[in-house]
Amino acid sequence: MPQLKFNIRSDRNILKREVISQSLKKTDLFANLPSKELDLISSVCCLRKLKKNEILFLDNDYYTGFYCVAEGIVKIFKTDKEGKEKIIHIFHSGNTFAEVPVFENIDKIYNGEAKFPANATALMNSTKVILIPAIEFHNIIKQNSTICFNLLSSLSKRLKMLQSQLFDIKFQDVTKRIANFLLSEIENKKDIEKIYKRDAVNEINLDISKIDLAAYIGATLETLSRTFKKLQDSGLIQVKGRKLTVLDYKGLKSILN
Amino acid sequence: MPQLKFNIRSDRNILKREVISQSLKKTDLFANLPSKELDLISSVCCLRKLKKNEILFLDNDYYTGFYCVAEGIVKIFKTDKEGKEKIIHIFHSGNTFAEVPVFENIDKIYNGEAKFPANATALMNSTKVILIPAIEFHNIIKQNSTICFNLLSSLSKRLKMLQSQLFDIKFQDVTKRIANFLLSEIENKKDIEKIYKRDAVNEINLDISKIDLAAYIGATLETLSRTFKKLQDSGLIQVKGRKLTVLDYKGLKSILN
DNA sequence: CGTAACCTTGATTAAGATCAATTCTCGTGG
DNA sequence: CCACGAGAATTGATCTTAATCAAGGTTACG
Repeated sequence: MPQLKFNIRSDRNILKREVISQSLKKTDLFANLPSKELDLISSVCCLRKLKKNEILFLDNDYYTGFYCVAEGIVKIFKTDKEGKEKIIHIFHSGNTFAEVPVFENIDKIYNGEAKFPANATALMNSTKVILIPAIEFHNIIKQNSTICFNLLSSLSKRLKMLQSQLFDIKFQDVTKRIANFLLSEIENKKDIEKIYKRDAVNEINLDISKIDLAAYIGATLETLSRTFKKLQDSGLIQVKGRKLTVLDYKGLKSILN
Repeated sequence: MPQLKFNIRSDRNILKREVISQSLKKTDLFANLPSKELDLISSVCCLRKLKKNEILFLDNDYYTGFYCVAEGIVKIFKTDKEGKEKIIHIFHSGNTFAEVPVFENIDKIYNGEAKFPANATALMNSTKVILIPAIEFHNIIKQNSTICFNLLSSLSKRLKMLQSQLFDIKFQDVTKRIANFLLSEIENKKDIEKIYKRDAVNEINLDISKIDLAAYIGATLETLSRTFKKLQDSGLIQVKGRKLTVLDYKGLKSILN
């Protein structure tokens, strides 16, 4: 009964595509995109499931397109000549990453010369990512100014974020960077109103290890640990494993300047 | 003779607009833009001349639009609570800056709520900048996908640059950052083929003070000075005032790893 | 030719990295 | 359900890099 088999596959594809378009809708890039365009894009995407520490792509792999995290966490990193890992970024569900090459050198992509600039692995089991193939995507946005505009706005936000990160790392010490991290996590929570998740607004549940957090903040694990202790001793926060509680929001804010 | 006077003004405007469109053409953003669109944009721009250290805008000034450096150098910086200057970026002729707000929060601009995020002053006498007013610009690009695409590619390049800067400052020491700076200056020169300017390809003529260079690299003046000395002593470069000569390109490159 | 800005060099200090030794935690298999 | 082993985290001691402080020297320009 090949007919039946075909139907099952087809259903599965429809389901998959539904997952894809639902996930894409949650990104900056594709939010408020008419569903017609969203479907069009979803139709060319692939979903991939990753185990913890599974490699998504490696530095110098041929670039095929960019990704969206549908579920879980993805870490972008390089390794230096001693094999030490340098974390560049950590992406959560709803983030897109590796978009830059699409706009930067589309010719190279057409010629199959573009490479990924870093490594990517999953930080959690059953991390799901969506591949948005560069060339197909490019063809779609060529004719669609809404997407272009969204892209511009999304890239601008990323640009702004990077600029402030650069400023922080250049001019703020580790304590300030950590305070900043904590405060913006809390702010984020207020925004997204994760309150339904039953954890208080002043609580942060780290979904990454402290090693990764340290690398993300631009410090070593030891320094992070010591700084947490210092902040805890002065009554500003409480650290219990991966649960961080901000006890004194204003006090924490005041150390930023 | 009001008629004559009017003609003079008009001629001056045409001249001005010519300067503007010539300058815009040299930017990433507006390169390879059909002259029709270029003229359209030029028609809404203003040219402004600045003396050395003259302020272009200040942190928290109302945002009106973004700028293009037509001539000279512009410094973007913040000041901390002790009044110390933190240089964020230095822009040369052909660079555009402060574009982010245009795409990021156009509504705020319409409502007159957007602010500049930092200060900007000229670093040279007779620095010329072109203001591209946000709202007019926005109206023009809404209908023009070529410009959108250029913008995307230009922002992507900026994004990539920032990412690599962030990586450098996080993971490379001052010596490596300086080596990197020297090497990419040389590379730039090779690209733009400034050879007609009669200075050898391995020479870099700093157009900014070493204080500003230090800040740009993310170090202090003293450290910069010492590092230059170290590199000079090991025969890799020669420093004579603001003239830097790379004596051993490969050797310099090898210290990057 | 004198003054201010620019740059260099030296001495000291501080932040954070590195190295090293434990302790804690949690998942897995017996 | 316990034990054990690995990875995660803490804590301490030491070292390195680059900032800070301080004092001269150089250059450029009115």
